Amino acid sequence: MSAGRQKAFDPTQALEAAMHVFWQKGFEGASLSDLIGAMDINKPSLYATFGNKEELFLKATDHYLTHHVGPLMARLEGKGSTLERMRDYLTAVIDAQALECNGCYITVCVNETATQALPKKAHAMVEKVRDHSQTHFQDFFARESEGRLSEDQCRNMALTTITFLHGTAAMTRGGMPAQALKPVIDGVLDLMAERLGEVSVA
Amino acid sequence: MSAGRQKAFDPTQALEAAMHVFWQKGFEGASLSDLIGAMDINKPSLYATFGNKEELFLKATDHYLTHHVGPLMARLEGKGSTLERMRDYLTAVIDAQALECNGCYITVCVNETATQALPKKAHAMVEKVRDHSQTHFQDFFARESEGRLSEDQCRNMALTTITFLHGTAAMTRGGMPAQALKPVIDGVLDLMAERLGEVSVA
DNA sequence: TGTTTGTTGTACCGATCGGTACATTTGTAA
DNA sequence: TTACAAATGTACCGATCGGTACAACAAACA
Repeated sequence: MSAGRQKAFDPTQALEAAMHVFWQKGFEGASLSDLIGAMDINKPSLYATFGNKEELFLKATDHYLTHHVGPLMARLEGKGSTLERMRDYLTAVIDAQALECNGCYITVCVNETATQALPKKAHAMVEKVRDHSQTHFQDFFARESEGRLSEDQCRNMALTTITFLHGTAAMTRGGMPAQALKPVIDGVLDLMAERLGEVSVA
Repeated sequence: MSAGRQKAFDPTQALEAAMHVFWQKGFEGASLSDLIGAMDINKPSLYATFGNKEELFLKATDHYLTHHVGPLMARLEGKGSTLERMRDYLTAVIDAQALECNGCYITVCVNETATQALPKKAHAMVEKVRDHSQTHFQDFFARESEGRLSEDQCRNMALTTITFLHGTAAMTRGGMPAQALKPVIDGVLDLMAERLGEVSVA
């Protein structure tokens, strides 16, 4: 146990709270006042524990990847056919997007890169995460198709998946309930079924 | 001719410039400093001509609908099959989204509604525009299918179209070139072909 | 029990935010 | 030519932005 006064808050809980603020408002839109309010700590504690606003954002984004994206991605590796797992995954993602009408954390960040207002390290991290998800899905489709799909086809299916999820993120952020997007999920799954040569599970 | 000194700028050109700033940065992200810089006027001129920031946004959004959305939507009413016109429309929209990596103006605004930072009239206008586009596409598919599609099917095809375009908006805002999204367009058109019972024009 | 180490609250910093007062300049109409 | 109306540039307003100095405080070590 280190000497000195104890923290009066749990850093992981505070990080989770900060993540939700960035999720709703983006990096620029999230003021320190918003952040310390949601984290229920004061400014000096924030700076002592997390550095500055940018470093807090980097840590919050990492927290998001580990504790929110990770469990969702795991659904792609479960049991059932490729399409069944895709349906399970897409449904769960869109439920999460619609939960508080905040869409997708990464979509919010990607959209913000275009403003040129993100600090350097934050900008770089967002681009890295974005590129990683493209690679992840591309590898997924290559693995699932067991060589039946070309690299180009896998790239395009990954592109389609990501484009679709950015789209649902905007829809849910506009207040659309997850239930209303079910038919749209059916559509993209039909498309994947055709590409994968499987029978639709609709 | 009214008495007094002449304006040293063209209000329509200034509005076009303001629109581009909002397009890139959103309402909150666009500072008055950004706006007067791009419009090449000073603050008192801005306030005298357009009211305040919110009213400038309303006018810029209206300008966007009239001068940018309008001509694109007109492509849906041209010659050729439904699918040919859809391909022409989607391609043109995504080219516009990718032109300066700013995505779709409306997508930026819809995403911003979730921050709860938009002033009341701005928020209301964005929701109205969003709802209008849903109705517009739904009517389009009803008209094109000549009764072969149910109201539900038309609603779902409109939802799919809008979701897809919100998605491409995020992709282009992340820097993706329009060319790279062509295969994704092909996918959604395949889907529409199936729904419409037409042969794909791919 | 001191002493040390780290946390907390308060009060502040310069910069920027949206918005405006006011004096000056420029043009039209009488 | 004079009087008036409108647009411009400058300089400012209070509020908030991200960030910090500093003193009061609390817990672990000696």
